[in-house]
Amino acid sequence: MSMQERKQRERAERERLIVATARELAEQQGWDAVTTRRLAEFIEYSQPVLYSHFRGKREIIGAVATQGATEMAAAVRAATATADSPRARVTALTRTYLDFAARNPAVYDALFLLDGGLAYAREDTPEPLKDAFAALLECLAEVAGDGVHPGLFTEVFWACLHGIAALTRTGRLLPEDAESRVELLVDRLAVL
Amino acid sequence: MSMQERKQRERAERERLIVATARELAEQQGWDAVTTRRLAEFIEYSQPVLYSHFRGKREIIGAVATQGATEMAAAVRAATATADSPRARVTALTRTYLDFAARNPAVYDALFLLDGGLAYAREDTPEPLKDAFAALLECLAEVAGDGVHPGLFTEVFWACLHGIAALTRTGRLLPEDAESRVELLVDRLAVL
DNA sequence: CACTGAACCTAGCACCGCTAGACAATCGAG
DNA sequence: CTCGATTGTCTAGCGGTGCTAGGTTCAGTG
Repeated sequence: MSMQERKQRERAERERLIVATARELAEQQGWDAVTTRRLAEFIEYSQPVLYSHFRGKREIIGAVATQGATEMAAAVRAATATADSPRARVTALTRTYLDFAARNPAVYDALFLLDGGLAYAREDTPEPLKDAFAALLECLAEVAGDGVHPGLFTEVFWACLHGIAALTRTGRLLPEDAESRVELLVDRLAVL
Repeated sequence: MSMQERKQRERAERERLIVATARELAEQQGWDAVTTRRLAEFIEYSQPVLYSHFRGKREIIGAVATQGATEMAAAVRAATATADSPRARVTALTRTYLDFAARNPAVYDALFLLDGGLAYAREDTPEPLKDAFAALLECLAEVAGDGVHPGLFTEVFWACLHGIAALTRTGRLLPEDAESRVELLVDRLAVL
């Protein structure tokens, strides 16, 4: 049954195309510009085809988000692996996180600002999201300090990173002092 | 010219009504439910009347945001005024901020998540927003630590608070460990 | 060849933010 | 007091949104 296999392959390929197109469009013109009509036009299919792959726009955002989570986890692990002191690792993690948010604003929005219909901090949380949190935890556990639960510390550190990323992204913090903020955050939060 | 004065009064009153209604509706059913049609129906005028007060929906969100900023500044000042040690003041500030975000989610969204068309961190930033930041700064300056610019420290502290508030609000952090996070944040960030 | 089921599209629903243009009420000038 | 101008408000409608019902086309099977 090679025929059916080919069809399945093509279907999977088209699904990747949808997600990639949505991401690219969002990155270039913002999520507001990602409408089902435009998306359909870009992939050269009619609108309802999208709904044979995803329940709705929300799920498309969710797909971009999970893809982004995988990339972010990889980026964080790569950055922390090459650093050779706890302090260097935490600094690398911080810079990498904020850099990822700045370079992929649409993906970051899909992950942490928009509603992609994903469950967070639960058992049924998608694996890539859990893994992204795990990547942070692996690095941050060693600087949590005595008697502080590593998970709690990671949550707080992550929240701080997110706050800086989110406020910077929406123009509420100026990008100029970014480096000073990183230093201050690492100095104070991490127990070295 | 009492006639014109009365008209102006009524007009101002209607504007307050619009903002209050938008806020209430957003608080009860979320900002998505705040449509110009519904808003118009609630205030018992036709849709275009809204546009004689505000340029568009964005400006209405902005009006709710500035109102919220004023309230938040007052809440923070009230909470920090009654505390009698730097540590108690910072803890009170933190709790008050997160409490405000939790109790007024729609207002918090208008302030820090949605686009209300307001300028932030600039000269032409509306006074209430500047004042809210000032309220934070007044309390946080004394715990910034030597050689750390109070403004920078306040920005970072605020970003951390926002991160926690935002992630909690969107279900990405569980509300259970809220108190532990407050303790950890104050312990680490503030120099006491 | 006739039939079935899947794939896909056209057309349309109800809603959105926003605005043009009609209409009534009020005002100031002659 | 009358009459044009101004003001305030409305109805109706534009172009867009996410999403879906229902029809058409076409490949695979008995």
